[in-house]
Amino acid sequence: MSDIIAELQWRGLVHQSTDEARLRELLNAESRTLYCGFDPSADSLHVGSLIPLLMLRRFQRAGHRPIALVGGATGMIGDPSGKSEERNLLSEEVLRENVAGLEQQMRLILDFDDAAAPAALVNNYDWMRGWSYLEFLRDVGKHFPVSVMMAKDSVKSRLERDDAGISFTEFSYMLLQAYDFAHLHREDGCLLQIGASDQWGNITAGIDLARRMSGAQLYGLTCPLLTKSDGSKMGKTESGTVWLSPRRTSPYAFYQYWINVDDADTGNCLRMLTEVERDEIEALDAARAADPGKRESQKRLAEELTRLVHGEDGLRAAQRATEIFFGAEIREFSDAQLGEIFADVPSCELPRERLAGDGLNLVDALVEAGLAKSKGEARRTIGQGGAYVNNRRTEGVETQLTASDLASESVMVLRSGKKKYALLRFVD
RNA sequence: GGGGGGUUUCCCGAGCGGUCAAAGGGGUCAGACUGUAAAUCUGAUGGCACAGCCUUCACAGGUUCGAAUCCUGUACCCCCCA
Repeated sequence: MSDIIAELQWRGLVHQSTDEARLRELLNAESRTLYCGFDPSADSLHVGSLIPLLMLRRFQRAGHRPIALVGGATGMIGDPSGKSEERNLLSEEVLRENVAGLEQQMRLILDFDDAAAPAALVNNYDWMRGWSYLEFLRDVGKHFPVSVMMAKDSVKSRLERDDAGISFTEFSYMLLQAYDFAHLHREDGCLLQIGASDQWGNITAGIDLARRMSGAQLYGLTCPLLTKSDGSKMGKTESGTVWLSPRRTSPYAFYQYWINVDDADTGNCLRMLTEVERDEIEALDAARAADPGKRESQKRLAEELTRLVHGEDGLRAAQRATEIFFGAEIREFSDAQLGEIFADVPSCELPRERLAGDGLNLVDALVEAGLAKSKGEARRTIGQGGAYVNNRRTEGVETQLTASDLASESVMVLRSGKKKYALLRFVD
């Protein structure tokens, strides 16, 4: 067994741990089972869930058996940790769809067919739905001193706020998650729960419960929340969360997100989010210090993560789109290719007749495409050299666009400024 | 209840009865530079059929050849006194 704890430590992935020395011994002695819970409040995971999910993968690679738990039951209640407000409850149906979405993504990261230590996916709804309220109170609730529950940060911070408070439902959340751990220990011999640092309270609650119910000694390990050097959360852009699902965040946008990571954050990201070896990461650190402009680290980071989440094809598509977005003239593409590359770009449809005769005036085209709010603005943009047709700078307010300006069968690519694109589709 | 001050273009804010589409700053947008960065520099920034025309300065009226600027009323905001 390789020393997984040492590996996690140098990567900066250990935030808190219960009895680390003992845990290390146990993990190094033989293959163990561990789990991490994921919240099904959306049908896709986002960048923030990537660290814990990759942690499971790291454990699996070190020979341990990971269980990914989706909180079908706990998702119905809402985890108060890290939330400042009471959560809106999700319907069972939405929850079911979300769980299915998460499952798909977990299959990308974890190996469910490994011969020695296959990953498993469980849904706590499966064992939670059978409980009656009375039974649960008697068998589980009995082990929770309210004074301890009140002392948890997640609860305390909510009670201290004048404008929030906490419902009994969310207050009870901890019992459910604690029970998960006890349950997985009994059924699967699960020994360790991992999670982000905001899960510490829930994890220790589980450890306490298992000890009280069966005298078992379980372990917990948390990783830091991924934040940028300025303290803000990783994985957010102006346009919103960076998701793993290609339907929500295209491979191109995903790739670009990592390409644009700040120099100061790149080292951490490489350590915490990739499986690049220590030597290479340190070489990249040195290269970055010497010539930050080359951005080798960012490229490596984007490549690793895009390949992991979107596969080899997704990576290639993202890289090709990148070339186009920042590079050469667009000529002789097919509608399908352009559609793929410009998946995130707004488009609008115009009748094909607009290209006939004198054609379509560039000023009007920019307005139609939404790249200018008024014709005046369009003229200004053109006059200042900020208008591009198929990535070729086009000057002259009088320019008329005709069928010969199409980049593919029916699409014309307009651009204003450095990277604001819009497509015009000419339909019959 | 009494007295005073305010309401300007995306935001802050200057505006003499004509030369005001309205200073200045911020933001935004383009350009140069650059690392698809930061900083910096340059230009632009109500609309249009663009040497012209149209619509803006809380709202409605009025005075005037002419009003963002003066008067009256209305609404909202702020301050002081009770």
